[in-house]
Amino acid sequence: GTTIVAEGDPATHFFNISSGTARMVKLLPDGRRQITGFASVGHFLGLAVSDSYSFSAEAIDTVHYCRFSRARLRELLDDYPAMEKRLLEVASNELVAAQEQMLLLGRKTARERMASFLMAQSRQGVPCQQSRAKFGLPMTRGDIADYLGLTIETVSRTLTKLKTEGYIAIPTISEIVVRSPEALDEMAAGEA
Amino acid sequence: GTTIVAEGDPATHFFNISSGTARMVKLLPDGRRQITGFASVGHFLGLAVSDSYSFSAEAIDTVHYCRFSRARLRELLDDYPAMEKRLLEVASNELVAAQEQMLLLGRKTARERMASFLMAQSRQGVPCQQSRAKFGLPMTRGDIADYLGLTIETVSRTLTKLKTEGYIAIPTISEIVVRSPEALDEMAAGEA
DNA sequence: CGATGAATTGAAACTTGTCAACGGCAGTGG
DNA sequence: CCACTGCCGTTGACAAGTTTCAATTCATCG
Repeated sequence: GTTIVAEGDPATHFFNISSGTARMVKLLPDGRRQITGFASVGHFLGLAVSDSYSFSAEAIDTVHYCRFSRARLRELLDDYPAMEKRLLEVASNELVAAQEQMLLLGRKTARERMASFLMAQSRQGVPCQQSRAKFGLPMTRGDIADYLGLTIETVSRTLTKLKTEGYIAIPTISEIVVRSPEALDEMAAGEA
Repeated sequence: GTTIVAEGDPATHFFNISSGTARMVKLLPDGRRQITGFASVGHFLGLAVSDSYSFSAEAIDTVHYCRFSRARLRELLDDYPAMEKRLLEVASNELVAAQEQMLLLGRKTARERMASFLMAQSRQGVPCQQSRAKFGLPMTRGDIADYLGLTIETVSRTLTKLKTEGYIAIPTISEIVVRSPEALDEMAAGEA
């Protein structure tokens, strides 16, 4: 739950997560919260070009990371041009993900958002296998809600509904078993 | 209204807008539409690393652009390392904008979304002056709605309300005059 | 085993969406 | 030159999905 970087702070450093998961958070003055993404192993944080961070990053479990100063990053980029290529690649991929998330937030129903989220999580960190049915959710319902632009209650109700309909099972509060990945994929795409 | 690139098409080219404005569009199978951004002079299109475009780009007025093949882009990047730096900068800025838009789509009310949009537009292309009160909207109400995650009707109603409350004036259908920029900025930030 | 925070569930309220009608403007063709 | 046609925008009434508020249950941890 500790803060790694805070929105508005001078952007002095640059991070690479080596273990655990962090949430990237943007806040409105009255406390409304939007989580723009979750960063786990390998993720880069603090790409912002401007003087200050445009979002906060907070640990949701035990997080280990590498920290570089911006000056050091500049050196690295000058010495290893491939690094720059890699960063551009990373940024482009994040941009694609961000656009996908805009579609979700702007146009999908609560049900479709949950299905999208669950299927994305189920594929998370499973590069070779098709997709393992069971997986853990490191974040709370509140985090999921703020990521999907919903309330805790709607997240809870939607999960319950998907469970009673047989699409998923919820063995423990932080574990999900996907029973019909195909159906959920269709649901996520807005075809059902 | 012509399509510059189509979502899903093989990403063979890379674009730089030289005049006019295009909308970047993502679609759901049933026709629901999300506009992830508007690209005008100087904007780069087609940064995607993957094989195919992740969104469509469509002209909303007369658009001129430069087109490079991906191979040519690679050559350019190899010959001019500064180009890579510049692209990374551009991508980072777009990422920040995308996160801001996620906050808007996930957590702001219709009124706050309209205020955010209007103030962003009013600052668009006015680098030196504080911010000119009057500006044109090149896009239709439908485009605004799909950009803000609302319906045409809600956009129309919200604009009318802001007008009757004296925050803005609407001399013609595609022109806006901001009467209280400070109030609208607060509204956009969610402080009112 | 009690305490605290998280998650679930229910009922009511509200913002926004849906459906429908109307008005305005532009381009077309008689 | 003017009616016709079609698209875009506005406005109204109603419906609906999601939020809000409140109460209860569950899990974790000292």
